[in-house]
Amino acid sequence: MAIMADSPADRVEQAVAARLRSHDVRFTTTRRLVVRTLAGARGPLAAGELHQALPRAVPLSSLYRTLAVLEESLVLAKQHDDLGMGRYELAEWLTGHHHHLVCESCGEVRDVTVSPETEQTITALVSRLASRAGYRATGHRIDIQGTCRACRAL
Amino acid sequence: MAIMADSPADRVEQAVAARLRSHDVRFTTTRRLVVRTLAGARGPLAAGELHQALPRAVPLSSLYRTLAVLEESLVLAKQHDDLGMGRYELAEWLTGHHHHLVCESCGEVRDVTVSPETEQTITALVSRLASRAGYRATGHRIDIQGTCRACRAL
DNA sequence: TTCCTTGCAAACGATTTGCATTGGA
DNA sequence: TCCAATGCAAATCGTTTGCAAGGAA
Repeated sequence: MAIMADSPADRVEQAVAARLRSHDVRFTTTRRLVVRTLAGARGPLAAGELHQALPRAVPLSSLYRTLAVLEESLVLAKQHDDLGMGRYELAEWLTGHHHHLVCESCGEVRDVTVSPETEQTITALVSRLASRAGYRATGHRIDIQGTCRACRAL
Repeated sequence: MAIMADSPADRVEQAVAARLRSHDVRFTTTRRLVVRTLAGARGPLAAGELHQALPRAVPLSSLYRTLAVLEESLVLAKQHDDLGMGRYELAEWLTGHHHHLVCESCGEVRDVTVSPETEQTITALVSRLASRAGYRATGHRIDIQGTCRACRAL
């Protein structure tokens, strides 16, 4: 039997495993399931959504603890959506830099990537704006509000 | 005594008064104080900050109700910061379109405006990205993360 | 054994709401 | 007068934490 090529999800999982190992944090079953689920998602998930999406039941308190551990290990990044709910996604060193598309009708949040050239333009703009106000820019976040196709079809 | 020229804050207050009138919503003292305070702020304020900043004590529950009324009347816009706390600011039809600078050290959020030309470039980019994913863009939000001068001096 | 991780239940903090009271057009 | 606005206290909801039990090294 031939050796299988790594799927992107596999590569993510291996990278996470390495990172956790080097931080002396165990890669338990629940943690692995969370990483896998987020790797398969199209955008950041709220704790409740993740709770639904997991292949096996995990109490919310445990899930939150898992998320906290993975966030501290910089495996996950946490944001808050327009309703103030925490949303979790794989950190950008695992997925690449990207932005979010938010459907104002159903609340879905979806990843979008920008070409490196455009991203560079944005970064330059952002740095300029920041320094003009006495800030040193370290990053940026762009949320595009809109309506998804499904909601428009309703 | 000569008639005083309207200050920007006055103009905002008059515009708000007109809007509330046409929506049959009273412009009470507390509501006026909230609008004035937000008009004088450098960025969106959390309910707690607003509570501190108001010239006279207003119970938090009343403050939240005031904020809800003003938000429904589209006088205020509400966002959530990185910690998930609600932050309120005057709606963009009163202040103009702008973005936010967020100090990752002290949490301060400050308004920044972008030149119309740049803003137009951003809008075009955003529309393109959205439609590529089947979305129709209706707006965008840019948060610039960084460190403010005060925090850098520490 | 010795930590780390789990699950349940209780605690939390921001925000919201029920209800009786107050106040302005 | 009379409905809207207020203040207080209690309820909500997402999230966090204390503590005892279970698991892996």
